[in-house]
Amino acid sequence: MAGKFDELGLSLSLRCPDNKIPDPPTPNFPLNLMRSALPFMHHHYGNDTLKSPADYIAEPRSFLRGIDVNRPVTVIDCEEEVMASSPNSTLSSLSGKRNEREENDGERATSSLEEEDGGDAARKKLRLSKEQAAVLEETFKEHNTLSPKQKLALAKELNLRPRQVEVWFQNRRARTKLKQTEVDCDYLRRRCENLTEENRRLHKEVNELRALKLSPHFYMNTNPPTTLTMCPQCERVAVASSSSSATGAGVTRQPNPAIEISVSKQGQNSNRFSPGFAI
DNA sequence: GCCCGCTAATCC
DNA sequence: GGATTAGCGGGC
Repeated sequence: MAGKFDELGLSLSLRCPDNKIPDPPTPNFPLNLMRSALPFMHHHYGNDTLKSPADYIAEPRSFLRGIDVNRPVTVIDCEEEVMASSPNSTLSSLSGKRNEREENDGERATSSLEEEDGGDAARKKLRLSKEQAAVLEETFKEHNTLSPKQKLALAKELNLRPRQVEVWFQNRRARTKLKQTEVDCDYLRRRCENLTEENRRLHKEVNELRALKLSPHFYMNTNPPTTLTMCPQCERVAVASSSSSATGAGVTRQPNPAIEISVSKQGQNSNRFSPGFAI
């Protein structure tokens, strides 16, 4: 009995004073999640190790580390090309939006339907080849933004319009951001669940402690046993100190809960004192 | 001029 | 139905 009391009291003293809430059941979970997102975060926010644009211009193959883009790259001046076929210059309606799939379509790894019918081929949505996508992805891993010169060099290397490279990077950043948002959302949701559970547990503990406080047992440890003495013959309690007694005189009085415990131990009495018993 | 958010169109 | 490509408009 007293052991249980002490255990509860210990629990109270450990948890409540510093208002500490235990860690969620899976404390490493957020870190793991964030680690998984770190590459994105790094590319998005971190200090990248950008080479100078001149490096890419002088050495465009540096984009293609370890990736075989063994395609018959036609030497096209991408800048001139894109100026001549700028989508913004030709699009004015939704229906005509896809009619500008032009010149270098044959170079892309799109469906073979593209080459079959000239009229509908322009309406087919372009898909970058695996090689192109891989190179773009590799470049994105290095830095998620491109300088104009880098964009031109990459476009030339991949035989794409600079606008396509630009759009690809924009969309890639959007995907990264979306993924990061999902990770953050998932983490916050789990965190909320953990905190809710912890809150529920703490409320339960508080209620248990309140109920315990209402019990006479609560006063056992709070009342020094040396302040009261009891006659072993008459079982009358004498107040040794100058404690204020509502019953007056201090000759005999209602027993203190501390005494009650000892009596109960003898099996002679049971708990029968009101909770509001004054200390 | 570039980027972002939103959106449509298209592919798979 | 999700993923991808790209246009459009607004913000900086």
